[in-house]
Amino acid sequence: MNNHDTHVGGPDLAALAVLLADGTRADFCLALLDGRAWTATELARHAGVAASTATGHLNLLVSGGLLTQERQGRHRYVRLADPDTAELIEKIASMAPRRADPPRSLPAANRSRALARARTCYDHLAGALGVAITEAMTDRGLLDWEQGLTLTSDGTAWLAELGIALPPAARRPPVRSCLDWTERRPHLAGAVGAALCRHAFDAGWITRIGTNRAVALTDAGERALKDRLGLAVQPQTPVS
Amino acid sequence: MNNHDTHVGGPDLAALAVLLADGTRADFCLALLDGRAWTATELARHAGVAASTATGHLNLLVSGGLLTQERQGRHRYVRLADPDTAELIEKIASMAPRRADPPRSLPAANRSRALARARTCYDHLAGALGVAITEAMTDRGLLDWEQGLTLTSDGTAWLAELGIALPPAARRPPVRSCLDWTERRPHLAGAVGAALCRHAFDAGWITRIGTNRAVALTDAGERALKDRLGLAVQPQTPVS
DNA sequence: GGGACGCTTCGACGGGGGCCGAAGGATCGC
DNA sequence: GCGATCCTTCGGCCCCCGTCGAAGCGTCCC
Repeated sequence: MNNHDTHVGGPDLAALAVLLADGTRADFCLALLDGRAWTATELARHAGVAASTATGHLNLLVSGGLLTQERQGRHRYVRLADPDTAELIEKIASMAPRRADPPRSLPAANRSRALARARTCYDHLAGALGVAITEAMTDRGLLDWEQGLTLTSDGTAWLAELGIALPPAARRPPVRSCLDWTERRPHLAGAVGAALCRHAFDAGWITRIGTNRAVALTDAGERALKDRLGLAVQPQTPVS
Repeated sequence: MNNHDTHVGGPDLAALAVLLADGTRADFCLALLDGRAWTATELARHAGVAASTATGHLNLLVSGGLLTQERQGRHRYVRLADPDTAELIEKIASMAPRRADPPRSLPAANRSRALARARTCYDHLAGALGVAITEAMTDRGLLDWEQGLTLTSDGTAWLAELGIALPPAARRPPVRSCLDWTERRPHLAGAVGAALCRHAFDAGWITRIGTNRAVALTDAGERALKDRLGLAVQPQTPVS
């Protein structure tokens, strides 16, 4: 065993890291980054392990505080515990090495391309679309990167036009930058990023593709982005 | 083994987390958060493991990109690879559960109290002193927490008075908040936090206690904080 | 009620990884 | 040169942990 000669009450780094140090549990967390609740079976199939194995992992993650669960009948729904946890996973993911995975199957490759185009990252938009929106907002002076990332007064007004009120100052920063792992450029996260993403769903700008994190830009979304941000992007037909 | 059904080239979360998922390696990283280079033997003694064990861990951490090393004669110096890595470790540490360690020895407890008063956290100031400075800067309008943490124009001027120039906008944010694990309140990090800490050492406001992360406020430092920030704190005699 | 489904518990298996001490190479100081 | 110091390699030990399938329990639906 280990002889931990650390300060009294110091943070137990390893206890938290162990939870993410297993490939299957990491897969779970990455999947849950879409911000939705998954059932145990869905996660098991996603990661390619037996249901009993998934149960064990979920017990660890829940008791470790990374996940919260909700029982509904015979289903066990789990989701990331809070935005802080999502940020933690995003941060680690952004610094982790890339997986050298052989392309598996055609549908997997397709889904992967869809993911690269547009997806949710916990509760905000990512992928090429997320990055494009973030850069368009920057070009229009809605975001300021001079000194960390901040929302300008123009940005606040722009959000208000959309009917998005700036959430009251909470522990969570209103705007935050999140490094995109396909684009390698930052996209908008934080409370505003989440609100914007929610609005995009509500207003029908984007729709989910299948049950995963990938989303498709609708015609309405394409028009809205052109009108609101002068952003020209191709809508995607939400097949596959 | 594991059947990872993830997207091609996705982040290998587990590969990074594994590095921090061992108590000894976590101890190393926490110790290296003081921003200085440690020798392999120092770290081994700090964590209470054999030198050969430390060698193995350091090999993993270095090849994993978390640490960089430098050989000088028979010494192997290691330090955290970059500020990004330090932020990663800070982030995990801030969310990790506290260690329920029985207080070991009197000197350890003393050092622990000294650590709680004032210490370095990677390259900036932490502990009660770090938090007090951060809050005094906020009170004086040098920092703004309204919308994330930002440096005000008054803050820029105040730094200039000290001879600290705002570093050019780089990937690293100028100001960042870092949750203090003893105070449970945020202190100033980021490039400005680092510059301020460096200035505090250079100007003789603070000195190291022993070889660890703890620092002591000098008489000169006490006067400077009173003059510059109207902050009343007790200097500490750097014994122990 | 009966069957399908989702989840959990249990036992068994296998492998990986952390630990140490001994021995040896490299470097420094005298 | 000679001992002391720092580090590394190697072998051996042992425990932990991830995996599965079988069996069982609860829930849902027909």
